[in-house]
Amino acid sequence: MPLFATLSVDDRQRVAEAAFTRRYERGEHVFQPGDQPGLYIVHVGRVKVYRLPESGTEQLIRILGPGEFLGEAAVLGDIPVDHFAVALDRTEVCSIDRRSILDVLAERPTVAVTMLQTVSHRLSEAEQMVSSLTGRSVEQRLVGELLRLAHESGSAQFQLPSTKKDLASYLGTTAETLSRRLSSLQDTGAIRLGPGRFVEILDEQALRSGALSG
Amino acid sequence: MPLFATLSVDDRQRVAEAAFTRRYERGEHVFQPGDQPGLYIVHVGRVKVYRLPESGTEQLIRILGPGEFLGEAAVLGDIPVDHFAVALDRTEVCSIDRRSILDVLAERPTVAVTMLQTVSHRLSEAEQMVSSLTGRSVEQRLVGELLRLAHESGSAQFQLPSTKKDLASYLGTTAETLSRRLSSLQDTGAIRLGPGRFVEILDEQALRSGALSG
DNA sequence: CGCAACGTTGATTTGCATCAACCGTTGTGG
DNA sequence: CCACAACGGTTGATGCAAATCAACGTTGCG
Repeated sequence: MPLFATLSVDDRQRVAEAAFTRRYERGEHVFQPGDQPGLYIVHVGRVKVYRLPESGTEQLIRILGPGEFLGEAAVLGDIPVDHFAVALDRTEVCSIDRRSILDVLAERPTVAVTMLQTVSHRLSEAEQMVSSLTGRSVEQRLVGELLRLAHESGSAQFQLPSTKKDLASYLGTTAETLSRRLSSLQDTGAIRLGPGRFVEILDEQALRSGALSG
Repeated sequence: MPLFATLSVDDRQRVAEAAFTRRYERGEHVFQPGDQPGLYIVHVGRVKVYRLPESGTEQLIRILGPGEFLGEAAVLGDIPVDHFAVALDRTEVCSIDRRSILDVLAERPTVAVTMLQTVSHRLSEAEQMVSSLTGRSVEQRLVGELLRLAHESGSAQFQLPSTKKDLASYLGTTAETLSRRLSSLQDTGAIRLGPGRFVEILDEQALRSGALSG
C-alpha cells in the first residue's frame, strides 16, 4: 500500500514542503513511546513498528516499505506515542509535525482521502487478524500468510520478508511453534524450506486443505 | 466516538443532503455481504457489525450507537461488502452511496479528516485487541473490558451493553468460558453479578491484580 | 403455552506456550 | 585472527488455559 505513489505530483510537492528528511542506521529508532506525535513517511528502506507490553514479548504490528506512512494514530488522536518504530535497514524517512500535517490535510482533501483509504484498509486487515486469532489455528494463519506472500511475489518460490521471529510475532505465536508448523508442512510435502528464508510452495492444494482442517 | 456530533452544522447539512434515511426493525439487516458498498450513519438505536467465517461462529466486530458510521471499508476500498450489519433495536440509519460520499469527502476536508480520526482510532483499538488476544488471558481481557465499562458508565455498577454471547465473541472467547471467568471473579469477591446483565465492581484492586497475574 | 435463544455447569481433550538445551552464523573487540 | 558473545533457529519435554461436547436451567417473545 504505498500511499504516496498514488498522490498527484502537486499533492506530493505540498507534502514534501511540510516535511523534513532524515536518515537512520539499521537498528536506530525512528520514534519511541513518549516522543512528540508526528507523521512519518518511509522513502528508502524498511521500518518495523512494534509494541512492547508491560510484561510480555515484543508484538510486531507491521513492517513498512517505501511510500508507506506511520505515526498517524498519535497525530490524529493527539495522544502520546505508544509504539516503537525501528529501521530495519539503512533508511530514509521524512517526518512532518502534527501542526503541519493537519494543515496539509485541511488544505488537500485528496491527501486526507488517500490516507483514509490506507488506514481503512489497515483496519480491515487488523479485523481479519482478530478473526484469525480466535477462529483459526497457527497452522491456518501460517498457510494464509504463505499463500499471500507467494501471491505477492508472483511466484511459488519466495523469501520470507522478515526474520522467523518477527513472522511468529506477526502471526501471534512463538518462534518455536512457527518452526514446528513449518517443519510439519514440509513433512507433508506441501512446501519446501530452503536455506535462509527461502520457501517454495510445492502443493498449493495440500496447503489449502490443511488450512481448512488443521 | 460519535463522528457526526463533532462535525460543524454546515458539514452535517452537506452530508445530510447526500443521504437518505431508513428505519429498521430489531433483527433486520442494514447490509449483508454482496450488497452495494455504502456509508451508513446510525441516527437512532444500535447496529451490530459482525463477520461470519466459512466454518466458524459469528465474530462480533463492534456495536455502533447514534452518530457512528459503518461500511467505510467497502466504500473506500471499492471492494465487496464482507460483513453483516444488523439492527439491535428499532433503528434509524441514513445511507449514502459510494459516489455521493466520495464527492462529499473531496469537497469537505474536515469531514474526511474527522472520518480519518475515527478510523485511525478504531485501528488502534483493533491493534490493542490483537495484542490482547496473543498476550493476555481471557480473564485479563474480561477485566479490562469490565473496567472500561465501569469507567464509561461513571459508576462501579452497570449493565453489560450486549448479550454475554456477544461479549464473549467480542473478547475472542466462548460463552462457556466467559461464564466461568465471571463466576470465578465473583467467587474471589472482586465483582458481584446481579440479575440480567447487571455487574458491580466490588474490589477494583483485586480485579486489577488478578488481571496482571491471572 | 411452547419454542428459541440465552446462560450455566461439568467432563474431556488439545493446541500451544513455556522452559530448556543445543547448533550455526554473525559480528566485534582484544 | 581467533575467541566469545549475541542472536536466530531448531528440537524435545511438560503443563495448562481454553475450546469442545454435552446436558440442563432460564428467560423472553410470538
